[in-house]
This record gives sequence, structure tokens and C-alpha cells, in this order.
Amino acid sequence: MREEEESSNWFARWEEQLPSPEELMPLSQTLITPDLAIAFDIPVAAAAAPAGANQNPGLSLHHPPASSRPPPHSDPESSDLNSAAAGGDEPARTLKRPRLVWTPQLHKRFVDAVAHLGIKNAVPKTIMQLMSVDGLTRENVASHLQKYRLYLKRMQGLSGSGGGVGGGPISAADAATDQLFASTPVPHHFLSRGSVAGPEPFLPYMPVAALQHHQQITAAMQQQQYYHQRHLGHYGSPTGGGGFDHAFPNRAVPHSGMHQMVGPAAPPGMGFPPTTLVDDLEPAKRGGNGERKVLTLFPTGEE
DNA sequence: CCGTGAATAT
DNA sequence: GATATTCACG
Repeated sequence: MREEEESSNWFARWEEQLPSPEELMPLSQTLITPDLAIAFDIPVAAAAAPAGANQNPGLSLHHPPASSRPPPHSDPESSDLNSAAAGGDEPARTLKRPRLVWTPQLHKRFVDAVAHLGIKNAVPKTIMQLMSVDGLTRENVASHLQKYRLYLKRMQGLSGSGGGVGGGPISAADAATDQLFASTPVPHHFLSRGSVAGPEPFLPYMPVAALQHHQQITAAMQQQQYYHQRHLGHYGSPTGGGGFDHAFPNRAVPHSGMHQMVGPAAPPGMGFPPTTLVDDLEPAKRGGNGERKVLTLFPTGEE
């Protein structure tokens, strides 16, 4: 009576476990800073309706602490859109950026970038450029990279000893500590490699034209899920009302061996175009329009 | 600029 | 409390 949790199993399920891509944010990661939005007069994230009003939650940004915390109650006249935050005309340049929330998908992109570059070239700047995420700053990546490295190191130390993990290179205990990292399987050579690793072919991902958007899950929803996981656990039925469970499209991940390269293009020399970085997501069904909206953000000059 | 470690903010 | 950001040092 023991369930066999073979390593093959966890691998086949890792993707399913994460929030379905469909329920997550659109692929094009378009980080837009509040000031920029204002500067360009772009309605970034309206606080209008809590239920699916966000058009482009690209990333989860915590609202700028700027200066006020407008209760839902509302002031007679002030769409808290930015209220005093940006002031509308204040120098939108010196504002602090909101806290960036690394979502599994975003992190995945991060890992992908690192995998492509190789440990040696995996430096913040390169990664950031490879990710092609607008609005993402080097600091963001650097900070995250740091944590990621620690996470990897942690695993290596534990995987050698401990002895009791039958077959599982990774204990559940480790993963339990970092949810974010745990959601994304380390490519492979990240661990067990004390030195350098040349640019690798890359994972069994498929280069698909990035940029697609569907689903109206808002960043808030994502956060809710996370909160439920750790804090409240669950109050109500997460899957009871919505009805969305693990509904993944047709993602087959038949990777019995990850060494296989499937990419039509992924030479060890790398150098893939900005849009080649694949995330995943499958168009499965389009809303009826095959329009690929490239929300290429404006050159903010940060890049 | 990058890596680390600690403090700090949310 | 967790997580991201920021600073100081090397």
C-alpha cells in the first residue's frame, strides 16, 4: 500500500500542478510602471471592478504605497487610479517602483533564460535582456537570481545526504520551503555542477510565438490563490464554485529524457531572438480572433 | 557590473 | 511571516 511516487511522476505533474497557463496571465510580460502609464496616459490597472476588470495584468504589481490607501468605500471623487500617487503631473520618474511579484510564469521565464545562457552567462543583465520583460529592471532580476541561487545550493547540499529519500532527488521538505522555486523544476545541470556549464540546448519546450492573451484572471486572483495556500489554506471551496481545476490544454510534456532537444532552433551558440524565448501556453482556443497583440511597451529608457 | 549579506519595506 | 527591494562591501 504504498503509492509509488516515482520521479517520473513528479516530473509529469509539475506543470499540471501549477496554475494552468490559461488561468494565468498573458504571455507577453509587459511590466508597466505606474508613472509610465500615466506619462503615456495609459489606463494601466484600474481599480474599478474587482472582478475581472484588468485588461493587462501582465505582472502583479503591488500598488504603489505612494501615499494613500483608498478604501473600497471611495472618496466622492477620485478614482484611486493613481490618486496622489503619480499626482498626474508629478515627476513620474523618481517614483519607486511597486513591489514586483514573481509569479510562477514569470519565474519560469527567468529560469528559461538562465538555462539558455548557462550558469556562466547567467548574470542579471543578460538574463534581464533575455527575458525581454518590459519594465523589469536589473535589480529585480539580480535580487531574484540571488534567491534562486541560494535555493539551488540548498538543494545540492541536501540531495547528497539524507538518505532516506528513495529515488527522489528532491525532498518534499525542501520544496515546501520555497513555493515559488518549487513550482519550477530546475532544468538539470543547475544542480550538480560546480563549475561551468556551456550553453545548453534547452528544455523540452516549444518555441512558440509568444504573445497571446486570454483569460481574465487578474493579478489579484493570483495573489488570492497564494494567500489561500499559505495563510488561510482554504476557506470555501477553491474548486467548488469556480470549477476550474487542473484543466490544462494539451500540453504533452513527454519528456522521458530531458536531454532531448526538440527545438527547431537552439544551437549551443544560442543567440535566440527576443521572441524565441518560449514560455508555454497554448492557444488551445482563441476567442475567435487570431490577433496577436504585441503590447510592446514603450522604450522607457531603462533597458 | 556582479555577488553576497544584512537591513528594510510591504 | 514571507518576499522583494535596497544598501554596504568586496
